[in-house]
Amino acid sequence: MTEYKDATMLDIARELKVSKSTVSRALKDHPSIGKKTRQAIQDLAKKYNYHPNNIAYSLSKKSTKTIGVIVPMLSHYYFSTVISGIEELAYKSGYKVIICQSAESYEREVIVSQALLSSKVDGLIVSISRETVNSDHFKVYQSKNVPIVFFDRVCADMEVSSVTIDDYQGAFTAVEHLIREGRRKIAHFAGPPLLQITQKRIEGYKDALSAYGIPFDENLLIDCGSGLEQENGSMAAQEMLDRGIKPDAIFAICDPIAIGVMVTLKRNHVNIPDEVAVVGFCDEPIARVVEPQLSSLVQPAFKIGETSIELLLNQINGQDHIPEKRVLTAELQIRDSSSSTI
Amino acid sequence: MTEYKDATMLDIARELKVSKSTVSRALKDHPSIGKKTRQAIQDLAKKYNYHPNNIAYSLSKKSTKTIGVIVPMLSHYYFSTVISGIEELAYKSGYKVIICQSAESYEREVIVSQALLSSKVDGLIVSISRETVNSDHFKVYQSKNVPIVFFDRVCADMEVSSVTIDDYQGAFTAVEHLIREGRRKIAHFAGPPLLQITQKRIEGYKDALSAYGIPFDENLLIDCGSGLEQENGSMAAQEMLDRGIKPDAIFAICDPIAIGVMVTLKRNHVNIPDEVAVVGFCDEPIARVVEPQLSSLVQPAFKIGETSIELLLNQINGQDHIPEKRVLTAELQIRDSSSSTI
DNA sequence: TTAATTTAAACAACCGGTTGCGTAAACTTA
DNA sequence: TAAGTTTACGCAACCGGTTGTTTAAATTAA
Repeated sequence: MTEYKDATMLDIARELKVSKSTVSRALKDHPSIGKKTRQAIQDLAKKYNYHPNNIAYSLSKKSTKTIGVIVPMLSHYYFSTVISGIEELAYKSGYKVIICQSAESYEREVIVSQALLSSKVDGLIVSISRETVNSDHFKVYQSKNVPIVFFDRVCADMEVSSVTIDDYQGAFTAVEHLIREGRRKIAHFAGPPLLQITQKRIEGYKDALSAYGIPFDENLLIDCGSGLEQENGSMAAQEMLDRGIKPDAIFAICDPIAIGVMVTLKRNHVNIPDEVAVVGFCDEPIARVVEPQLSSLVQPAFKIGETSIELLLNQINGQDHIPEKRVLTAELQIRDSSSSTI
Repeated sequence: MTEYKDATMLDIARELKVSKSTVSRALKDHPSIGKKTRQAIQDLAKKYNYHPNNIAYSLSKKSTKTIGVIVPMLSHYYFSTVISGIEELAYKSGYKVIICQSAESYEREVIVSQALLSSKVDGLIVSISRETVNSDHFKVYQSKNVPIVFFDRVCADMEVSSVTIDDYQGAFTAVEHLIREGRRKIAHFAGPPLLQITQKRIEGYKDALSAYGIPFDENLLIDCGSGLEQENGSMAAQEMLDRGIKPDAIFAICDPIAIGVMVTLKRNHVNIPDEVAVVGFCDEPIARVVEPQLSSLVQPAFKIGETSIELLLNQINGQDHIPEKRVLTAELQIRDSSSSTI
């Protein structure tokens, strides 16, 4: 309990009057080491509570057995679930995971991606911040041959592997569902314009409308500003009502926005779903807690994490040389907020 | 874009026909390097897009400038907020943060704590899993003089720094509030028995009752099993109702449990707060989303994170030699679930 | 019994930085 | 101009592992 210094291979070697390399090999059961020598070394290692120094290992092997993950926000259920998926498979494969937040800031994203690069991660999994337009900080990884996998939010101008869900299809499904429920005046609360998901979901929204012969109305495409939080939804909804716009259904880019919308609607005594049906995206836990319970598109977050690390490991192990793009589908979970009782 | 190998100091040294040590010093503006030499070296470093190898740095300096964090679950708003607090101050001080989940598993906790030790973190911040009773895996840190700070959930048998909130006081406050609202038959939905917070909150609950002359009723102390999730609360509440027990107020160990309770009550047509008032603990975002909005004790999560890293850095920098225990207070946020309209 | 082969372990370079110490050249000072 | 200081940089060891190559001893074959 009071050994202030870690035992090293050299310590063991000296005590047993063998060489450092012999210790190294003995500890990994290398066949060229004699049985008694090996045993003696392993015994002493136990006794000294020897633990290999990962730093030294990494330096000599030029591999840290570590993969970096950058997400915008840890405090979103979606992202933390993706991370759980990543960790699961990473640990099984002997990899550690370093998790960083960009806090939705481009500047911070650049800093952490450089830090991870300096820390010599063997690979990187990223969902970019909503501010990010420039991808130079990720291109450095490519130039150094460190594989990257993007999930959910990708850099459009890079040729890399990615795991996304089919935003277009998800949005289309949601809107189609609303139409089939008899809604005609369907508004879409959209996200930050820079994000691909914003655009894809808008497309799905528009196409679903036109597929059912409903003309697109500019006024029903609501911009929620740069945030994806509840307040953004609340404010945008209030603004909409103030402008005298009253749809009979709302498809929101994400659950927090949807909930903000619901709060505002209820505050204005608009009945959900009778007067206005609401559908969100992501199926966060709160979706089952609000009243009425929120219909939402289930993103297979854990699966997205697993798939991301799978693609990454394939690249690290040199199996994939060309980027692979996996697209998973989001399934609609219908709850009370959109199943009309009319 | 196609340099497959990182430029090293040696590369720069060779090209400029100087020594490696000169490059090392020049890059950090060491005064003993001439102005022109320094400039030439720095210019070439830019040109080659040189980035120092952190691994090598760590090996020679015997410090990774990295601190490890182990939390039970990333997907809890509370924990991810604590982490944000930790990161904030850590980055400012030039430290990186490695985040790991124990997934509430003792076994996993041991594994990750050993991995972090092998990775030579300069310090560790932990909130233990609810299964953890043995703390040998943390004692190894002490034997190697790697400082540890516990937050929220601590190992009772270790002499280390910790940051906790005053669970006793929080529970007392909550129950006192309920009593002042005119409630007398107050139930407590308790957490996993092994956790200190479970015990402290039970104490606060009991003492508040007796402070107001209300006898403690064994039947009103409800065990929610080993989980802290919504379902645990739901099931325990249903069981309670089935046993014919009907309190007029419920203080739950945490918000998810409280919400589970609310769901069950509503399903059984019990009005909240008229028939039963409910108070939770943690003030997670969902507290403002359920209906009625849930009263809860606000844990200053971000502040807890900041305080934890502050204590840790003090120890790393050798300012603190004796463990320091900081106790923050939780403030009661009163909402509709407990403000009686009777 | 000696040469050929196998076995067990040592040697030493390497990974990419940091740093104490030594030293030649340039500059002061006497 | 010789001696004393600075200035600017090189040398080499070190951090703690990994690994290709040698070498000495033990074993086998001839």
